[in-house]
Amino acid sequence: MPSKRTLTLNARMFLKRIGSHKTSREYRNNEVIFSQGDAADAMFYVEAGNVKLTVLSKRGKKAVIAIFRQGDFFGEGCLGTPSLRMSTATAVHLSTITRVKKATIVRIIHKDPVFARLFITHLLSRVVRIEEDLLDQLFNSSEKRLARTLLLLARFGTRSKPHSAILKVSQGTLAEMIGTTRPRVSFFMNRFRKLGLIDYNGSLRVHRELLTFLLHE
Amino acid sequence: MPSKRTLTLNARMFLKRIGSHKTSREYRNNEVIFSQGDAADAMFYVEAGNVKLTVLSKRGKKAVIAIFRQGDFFGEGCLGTPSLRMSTATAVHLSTITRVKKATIVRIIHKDPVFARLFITHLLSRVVRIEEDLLDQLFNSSEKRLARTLLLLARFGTRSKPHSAILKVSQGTLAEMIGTTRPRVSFFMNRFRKLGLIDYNGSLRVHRELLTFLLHE
DNA sequence: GTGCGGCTGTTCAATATTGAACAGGTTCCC
DNA sequence: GGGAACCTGTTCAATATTGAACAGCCGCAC
Repeated sequence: MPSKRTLTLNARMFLKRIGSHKTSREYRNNEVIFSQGDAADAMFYVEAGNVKLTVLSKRGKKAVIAIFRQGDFFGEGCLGTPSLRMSTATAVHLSTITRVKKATIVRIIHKDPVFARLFITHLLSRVVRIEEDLLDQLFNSSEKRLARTLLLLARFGTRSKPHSAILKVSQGTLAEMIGTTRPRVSFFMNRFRKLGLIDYNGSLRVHRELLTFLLHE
Repeated sequence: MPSKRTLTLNARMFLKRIGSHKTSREYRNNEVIFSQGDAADAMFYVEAGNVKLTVLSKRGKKAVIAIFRQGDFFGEGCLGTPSLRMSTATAVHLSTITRVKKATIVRIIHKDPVFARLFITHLLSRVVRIEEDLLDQLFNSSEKRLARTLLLLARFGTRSKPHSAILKVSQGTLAEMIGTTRPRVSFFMNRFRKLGLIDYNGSLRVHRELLTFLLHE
């Protein structure tokens, strides 16, 4: 059942207008939804599960540039000009993904100004989010970035209950999200644990104290 | 006179549809167009000159997150939900800036599906650009980032002639664009000069060799 | 001219970050 | 059960980056 976040309110309107012009499919953990370099001819919606967007650099380094969760849209790049996927989308855990053809979206945008407005609002929120990620890189040390990433994964700063089970992400993946190395993530995770900012016995739990750590100091 | 870049083709269509619902004004060098925290109720277009978008961090660090040039739009954030400026826009050199009220844009989006589509394409290109900047931070060292920034300022990778005079930016500003310190920029600029990748006697000139440096090695 | 402010070149010690390596766990598949 | 593949904790030297500081240079206002 979708949470009550703003995005998801939009998502309902989106889906209502898309109607039956969509297909749905399950993806296993780690199954690829689309790959960097593919032709982009569809958008996607996360019905259940999670999706990560990764980019492979020329020198073989990998970066996670976004994580999408239940109620999120992704793959909007298909509406742009060259329409080649700039990143790879992979299911995290078992996930149900809805697919909407590019032509369908374009048609609705043309016929339905309310949908167009909604879509623009959605894109603006993506711009804001990516800008925040960029600023995080420009301003903060990797320790701070790790703290922020953990808080976002635990859904601090949203209206939904933050103490819920966090998405299980390996330290290696965290390193790729933050832009640092795995040993460094391991080091900071243990520091956070010793300071009582997170709990970490098998499954991860993020405490409110991590937020105050991020803001002050 | 606008260059022949794709963006500018869009810009002409934009302006045609906006028609007379706009105002125009000159800004002196370093004059502020809008400030971080202001209420956002308008979009802007660079008729002549340049604009830089800066963000001030809580700890007083400054970052340049975008530079807009003749033919570019900026300030689209006004169409989003909270409508507070997340950054400060400042004129670089004497600049002529067109202003379009938010209400005007919203009205045209609702009435003109072609405009809506154009606007979405524009936002998508912004997303792509910011994602590229983020990936640059995640993958590359500050030396590589400086090289990329210089090449972009010199308009390599566009159809317009790249050897034209580069936008004059101080090393301090470059440092804020790249996310490093000024001494570091100074150090790399001299290295590039010694390697014959740039020329640098008063005004800056970027050579094609810098591009090969960025790609290989 | 004088002085101020901005820009550049440079140094340097303190700190942060990398990347490779090794060991010990777990899970999962055959 | 064996083993492969993954995950975590940890170490360490090499390297990159910071931030403060000082000096010289220019343009410009008074």
